[in-house]
Amino acid sequence: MTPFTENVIKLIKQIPEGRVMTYGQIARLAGSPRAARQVVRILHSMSKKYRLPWHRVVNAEGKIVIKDEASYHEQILKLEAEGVALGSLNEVNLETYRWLP
DNA sequence: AGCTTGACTACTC
DNA sequence: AGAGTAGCCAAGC
Repeated sequence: MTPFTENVIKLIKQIPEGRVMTYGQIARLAGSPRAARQVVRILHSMSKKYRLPWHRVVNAEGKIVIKDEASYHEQILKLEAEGVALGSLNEVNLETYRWLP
């Protein structure tokens, strides 16, 4: 476990309902601006143990780039359930929903 | 101990 | 504008 990992987990747990963050943003705040991919990996693997709101994390465009379709749709449903309006292409308006700590 | 792998990003064709 | 590519760094094997 690295400090970076802990920071990532902390940040993600702090995301309130109805808001989202980008992978890059989390990586930057966690101390490694270029570690977006690790954020993803950590988020995904740790969500099982720590129950992290992984669905509130999207890519830099506000879209969901996830590979697994099941999880992809699950994320969309959860976001909508929290009041996040998705575009016709299932994209989030970051100007509106991006959460700044 | 070393190599592969990404729920990404930014830059270039 | 859309597609290809290289860089990134920790986790998993």
